[in-house]
Amino acid sequence: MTQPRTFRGTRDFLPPELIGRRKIQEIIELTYRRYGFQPLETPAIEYFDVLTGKSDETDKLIYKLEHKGDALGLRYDLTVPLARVVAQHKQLPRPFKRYQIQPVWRADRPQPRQGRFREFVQCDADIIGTASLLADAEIIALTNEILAKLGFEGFIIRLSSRKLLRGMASLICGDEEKVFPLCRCIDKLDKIGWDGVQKELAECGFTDDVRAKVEKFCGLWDENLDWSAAEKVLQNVEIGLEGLKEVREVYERAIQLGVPPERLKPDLTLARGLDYYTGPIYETVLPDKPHIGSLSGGGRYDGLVATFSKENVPATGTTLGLDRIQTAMKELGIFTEVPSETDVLIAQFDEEGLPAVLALATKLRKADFNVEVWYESDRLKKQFTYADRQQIPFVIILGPDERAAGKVTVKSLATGEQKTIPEAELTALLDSAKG
RNA sequence: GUGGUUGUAGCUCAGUUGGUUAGAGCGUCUGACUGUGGCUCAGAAGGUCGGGGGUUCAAAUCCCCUCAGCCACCCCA
Repeated sequence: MTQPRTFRGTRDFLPPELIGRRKIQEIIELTYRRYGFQPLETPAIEYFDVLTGKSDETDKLIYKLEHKGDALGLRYDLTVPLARVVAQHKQLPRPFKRYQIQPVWRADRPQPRQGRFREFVQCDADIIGTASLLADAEIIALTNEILAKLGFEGFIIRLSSRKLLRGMASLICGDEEKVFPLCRCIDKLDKIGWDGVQKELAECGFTDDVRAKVEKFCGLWDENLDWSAAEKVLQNVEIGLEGLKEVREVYERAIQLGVPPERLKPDLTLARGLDYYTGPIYETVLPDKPHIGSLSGGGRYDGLVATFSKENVPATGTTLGLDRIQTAMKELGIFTEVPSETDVLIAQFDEEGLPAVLALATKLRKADFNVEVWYESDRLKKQFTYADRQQIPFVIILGPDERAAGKVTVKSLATGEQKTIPEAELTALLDSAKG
């Protein structure tokens, strides 16, 4: 006998959970389409060299496969495969706006409470082929719209720019490349406060002078950003000014696209993200649920396609973490489990009635109802109990009495109301309840 | 990758200083109730007490090893 079990960090989705999960996915997909994105799917398995080389950290987390001499791997995200697709299929339009909702795999340690798994679904929307910051703003507007539609209230979209962070590193340390260790420390501000950040900075070997400047510089971004003060500080650092300008433009365009200002926060302490980001970066967090990581994360990655092609193609986009979103919704009590999507159960009263029952089922299915037929002539109690447990709203009985009268009996399990009506009136009744 | 913690029925958990045949609630199934769900009552099925080894007359309980889950960090969706 084989032990039934699933691999660590992977899960089965039973119907009540999956139905609710799919409703989230539908809202995401619908919104992507509203903004003019087209669907794309790519293989789970890619050549290993396609997946690697984008970031040292992530390379370690790629599931490596080997088959008959081919070096392969499971995709780690959807952005790298997109870059590959764009480099490979030159006939794609520009701008190319694609969405992609598929699982990805990462070999890190799972933590369900944080919405973190080894197999999880990413919902990506990316815009390839324009350097316009309007594209970045659109991505932010779309993220806001989806999360609002899903019922989230306290989320914050943090906005920064890799260029700005580089400028800060240059200004403070005199070395642009210090941006990564510097940001990693600052990024923890929300969790550990300034005392903690100072300690981290010291551990990373930053001098007292640098540490004082960091705190002062980040202070400019407290609450309401003072753009002109920030500009003044950065006056001799070109890349920083450029970054500041792009953050400002993305911010203003996003507001024009309807993002509430309280939801969008320019934030220098945002440092996360893959190494391939080059311009504006953004992520969504729930300040009330700090243990759940970011719900979404994205940014501009103008250099990535060039790793597959001579062409240098500007690109920006985001990913929504379906599993993070679901985890957060569960914790906030706004995730609904649904045991069944069946609209109506047709009971089996007696075998003689089966021809009429089956004909009715076929008719209702053609009228777009989800219909189940009970398989045995069991006691009605059993059939009703099943419908009740599965939250099927209607049970239809077509017994000898109904057949003799040329009618059907339909009971609403929600209200308990029961009527015996001509079959012709049935679809109207079911429709009215379906809303 | 680092540190911590917990493993008893499908799920959530009791189980006394080691002591007969390991319990409950929920869920599943059956019946009370042969044309009607939710409530109630009665009953049934379901357990290598994570696995292996040790101590003991006796281990779910004590010791060792191991595996798995979970939590925090790291990193991220």
